[in-house]
Amino acid sequence: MHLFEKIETEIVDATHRVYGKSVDPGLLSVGPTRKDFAGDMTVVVFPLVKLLRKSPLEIGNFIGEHLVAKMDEIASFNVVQGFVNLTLTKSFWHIFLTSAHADPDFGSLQRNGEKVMIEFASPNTNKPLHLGHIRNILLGWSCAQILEMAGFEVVKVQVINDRGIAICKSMLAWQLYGERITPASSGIKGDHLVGQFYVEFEKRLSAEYAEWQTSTEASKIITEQKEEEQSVSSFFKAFKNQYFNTYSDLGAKARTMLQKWEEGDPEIRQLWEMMNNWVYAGFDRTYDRLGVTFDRLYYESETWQLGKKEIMDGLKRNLFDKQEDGSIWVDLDHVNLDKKILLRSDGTAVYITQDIGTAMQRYRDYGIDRMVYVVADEQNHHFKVLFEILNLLEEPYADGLYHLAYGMVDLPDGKMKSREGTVVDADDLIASVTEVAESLAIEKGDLDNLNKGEREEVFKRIGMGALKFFILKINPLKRMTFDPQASVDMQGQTGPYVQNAYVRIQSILRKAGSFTVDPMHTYIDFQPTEKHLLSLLFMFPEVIRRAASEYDPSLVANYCYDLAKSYHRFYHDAPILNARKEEARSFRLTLNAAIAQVLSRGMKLLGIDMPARM
RNA sequence: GGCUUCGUAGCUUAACUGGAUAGAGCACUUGACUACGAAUCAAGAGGUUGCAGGUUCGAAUCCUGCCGAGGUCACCA
Repeated sequence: MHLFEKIETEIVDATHRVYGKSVDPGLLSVGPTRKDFAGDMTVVVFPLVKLLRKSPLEIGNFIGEHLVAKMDEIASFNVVQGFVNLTLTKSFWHIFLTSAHADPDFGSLQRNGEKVMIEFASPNTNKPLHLGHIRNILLGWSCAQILEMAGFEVVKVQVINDRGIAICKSMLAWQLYGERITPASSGIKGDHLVGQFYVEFEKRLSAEYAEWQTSTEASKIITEQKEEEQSVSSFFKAFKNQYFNTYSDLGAKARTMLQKWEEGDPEIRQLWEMMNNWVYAGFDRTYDRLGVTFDRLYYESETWQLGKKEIMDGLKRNLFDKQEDGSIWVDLDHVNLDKKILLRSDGTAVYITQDIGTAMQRYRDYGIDRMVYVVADEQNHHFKVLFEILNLLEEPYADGLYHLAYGMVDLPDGKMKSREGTVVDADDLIASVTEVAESLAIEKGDLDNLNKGEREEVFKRIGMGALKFFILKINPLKRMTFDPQASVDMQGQTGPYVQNAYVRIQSILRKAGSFTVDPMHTYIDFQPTEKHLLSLLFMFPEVIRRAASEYDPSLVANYCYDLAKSYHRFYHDAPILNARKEEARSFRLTLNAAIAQVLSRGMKLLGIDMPARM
């Protein structure tokens, strides 16, 4: 931040000139002053104590005196226990507020010429989106907006896992039990319909497995393979995968289908395309409700061959090893990672094969400097390996790879498990938050002047505001507990609380009509709440910078909350429209407008739209 | 078991990356709508930052060891 840097260089200069010591600017810490102390900016002097061999008080006075003399922006200072609190001049704040108010891009950082691609969502096409995807999508979307505002050129993409055994399970179940049902004939949203067949498959498979467990073949395997201390039921639980691959009739059919798919069997391909298109139509509706779009979609079915080819090239360059059975491996021992398989012995692709291909394809398409993957932290290991492989292949963007790992979402009563039916469906969740918003808005809202369509837009903004804020206010790294009750809360630290501050301002600005900014320059009697608001506004660009460098929307969410909270208090304490003096009214209205703008832009970064009334 | 992430008020969480008296929200108790919107504000109560050491002017944050909870170590995705 400009002012902070200026303060730092002044201190470095002064200590060099007076004491002949050179100070590493990184050592200095400059930041906003804590609420309960007098001042606007604070410098911590402790880091200089050892270097200069003076008492904290002496150094504090030295810095304070020097800065007051050298910098027009600084009016006075005080020293408390090794902290120099600087008070900025009124005119500094007037100039700042005037420019922030006039600049519609306030908070945006300079274009930096870097191009960053961000991947999020990455669903499988065999079932509808759920709460986990929602966190992923909101994080990805928000980071994209933040990076854009921080000066990057951003490309939003997703990779769709549209092939593989999972979608074959749904396809097979539809073929066997579906009776040619379609989204059109049933009125069921496409992704949900396909999901139903995935569940149907798992159900039938479980039944088949249960029956097989009573067969003579099964009892033979039990006697051969079961450990003595192991119970029969836990043995069968662990054996299920192997059963699917070796003994299951349904499993055999699904695998045959996958094989046919890879061979390009026209009938299977047609079925695959039809069902995937149902899913895409369903996903699109969900994305639309969430308010997200993508610049480009990548499909696994289109990049896995490229991955295979690149691996074969790497093999020629002796970067990888081929085993006797034909499988190809990479050895990452030198960076403390294991050996990792890249191609199966039969030459078919594994998951990482496709990721390698996708990465290369993307670079060919966009020539990106950075690539961010928004993927749950259960895949930390996978991405370490992937990045190391791309590094080994000397890809030009290898240094710019970043895995934005977010913690998985738990429910109050534990993990989400699709098998136990405890997943929270994305569409259901969206519908329910909107409903709650609607009933609350009807009860306490002020919507008489709006028509039906406008009202519905308001309900949607409030409901989604609550949901998005609830999810994004938490640090992405952290595992989060999603309490459905709390997520539709609209009081306290919530999206609607922030929206409400904005709505109050809009109401005031409507009533104020046009006003002039000029008289505010003679207003010098800042109230503490006003000063605090100015200081918060001043920090906005810094929040953007930090949020971008840490890929952390929660910083923006918490900032918006702090600003809204501070505003609500100010609103309560000070008359705005009816301020006694003209200069106070002018100042406060300008402050209001600037706050509304920052709140709106900040929330927009979270994908949250502001209602004008609520 | 190896590697790894995380333990902050009853619950959900913040702490400017080592800085001032650990800050909010929910829930609980109490007050404030004839001033611009009460989805608001104010006040109260709630903490040995998992435990024990260490590093230093200063530790929720860094190092070590325990305790507890996740994740991961597939020719799955």
